[in-house]
Amino acid sequence: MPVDPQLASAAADLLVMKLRIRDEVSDEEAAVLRDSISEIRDYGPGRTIVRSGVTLTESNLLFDGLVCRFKDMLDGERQIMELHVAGDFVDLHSFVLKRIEHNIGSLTAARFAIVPHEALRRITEGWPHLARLLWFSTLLDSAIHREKIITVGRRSASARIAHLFCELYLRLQTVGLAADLRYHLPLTQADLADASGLTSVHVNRMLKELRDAGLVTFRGSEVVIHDWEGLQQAAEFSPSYLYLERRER
Amino acid sequence: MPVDPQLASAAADLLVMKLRIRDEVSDEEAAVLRDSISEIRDYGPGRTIVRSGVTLTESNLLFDGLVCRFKDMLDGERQIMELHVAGDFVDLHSFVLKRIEHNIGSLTAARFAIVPHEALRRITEGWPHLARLLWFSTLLDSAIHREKIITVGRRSASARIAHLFCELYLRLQTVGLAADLRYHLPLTQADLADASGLTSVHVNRMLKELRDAGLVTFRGSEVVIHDWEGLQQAAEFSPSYLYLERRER
DNA sequence: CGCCGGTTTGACGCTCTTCAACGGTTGTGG
DNA sequence: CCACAACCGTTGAAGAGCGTCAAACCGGCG
Repeated sequence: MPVDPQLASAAADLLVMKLRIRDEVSDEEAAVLRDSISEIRDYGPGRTIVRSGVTLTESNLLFDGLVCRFKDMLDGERQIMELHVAGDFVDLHSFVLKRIEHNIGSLTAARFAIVPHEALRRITEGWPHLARLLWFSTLLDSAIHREKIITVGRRSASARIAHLFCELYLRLQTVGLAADLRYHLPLTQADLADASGLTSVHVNRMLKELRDAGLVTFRGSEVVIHDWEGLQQAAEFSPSYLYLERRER
Repeated sequence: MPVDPQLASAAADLLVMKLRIRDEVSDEEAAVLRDSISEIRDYGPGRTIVRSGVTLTESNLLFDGLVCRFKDMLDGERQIMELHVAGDFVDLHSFVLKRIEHNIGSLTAARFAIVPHEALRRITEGWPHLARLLWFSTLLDSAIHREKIITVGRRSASARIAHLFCELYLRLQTVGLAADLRYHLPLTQADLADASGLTSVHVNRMLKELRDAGLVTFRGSEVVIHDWEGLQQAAEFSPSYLYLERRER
């Protein structure tokens, strides 16, 4: 296939970067991942990448842009289940599930590396350790889902937003997109509302509250954390569910 | 190891029963699963089976009783992320994650088949298709998590409870524990509240509402669905996220 | 300049929570 | 065999948190 080798490497490297925080990845395994990429695909902002219910034969590895999983309710309300950043294999689980039951959409312009399921199948057959790392990647999403259940089930409005800012800071840090307690986050307050199970009006008020409390500011697509300890406390945030530690897997 | 072969078979059969709804499982693969069981373990009600943060070297396959994943907040509130029924491999993901970031507790007396991670590792190395089925099993939990995010994020109180009743009916049906629109569910209203992100007082009121609407009754640990279509509509429930279809995986 | 998407603010209302009391059932010990 | 505690379910009244509706504001861009 005619894939730009530079781009394929860049995409694979991001995933490997994310995985190497959690376990060793040999250069050979990294090469297998890179060689599994069949195509690079670009999308504009606000596009639907994967549609609910459709049978899939390839998976999308995000390597630039901001993407989300979401579902729309009958009354028009939207719930974003998870935000995805560079290095996330956004629909890897479709390899085993064959279809996904929600939509995946771009919030900004986004670029993906495409990995055919056939290539993933070969990994499960010849590269058991690499296969376990891919499994890990889907289970990390699962752990993030569980934390989101806690968030929408039991956290207050301000804590929901604070929690999201904490989580994204660490996740962006692992792929080199956040540092010094600040990062770029091109979301509207309506997007934040969809991601936290609130309304945009209430998100606006809570952002003011967090700002006035000297914890964090979110303005012009820029998150600046002023009090990391305080923000984590306000969110009842603990990073353990992100599994930021190296172990044999 | 001295495992009662009858019990080991019964436990493995339940998991295989659940998997065979989604894909073919050869008798050989079923035997591999059965032989992976090293022990049978019993717990009384209200016991903690797996504690948050502890490194694990084996996983628990539930084959009798009702179990849940939960986390307690600082103010004492509890959120149940998922209820587990017979045939569920409740902490299979710890095989790859090495520890889990929430607790697993028994709601009733419960019986587990223990599978050492070492045996699971051998499956990933020698039985790729079976490994993918185990992967599937963890991703099914993940899909159930996503639906729970929708539930607590965007559904009304009565819809949350209605949704739980719908989901459990189908999940119990797949392992032969529900039929004719009724099933046994030994939960208190406080448990239901923890599972739906509400208070027990409000759960009580919503149960009355669902009962008065002629949709479902829950009394004496017994769920009786009077209007399956109506209940699904009230819950905005669609079974697609349970992947109740056979495909090559 | 005037539109347009996003943000901000106020007034009001509804859903769910909180607090509290009461009733039914089960189990236990005197 | 009854008294009593413990637990669960039920109901009422009051209140908080977040949603709804609506208007104004702001900056960017055609």
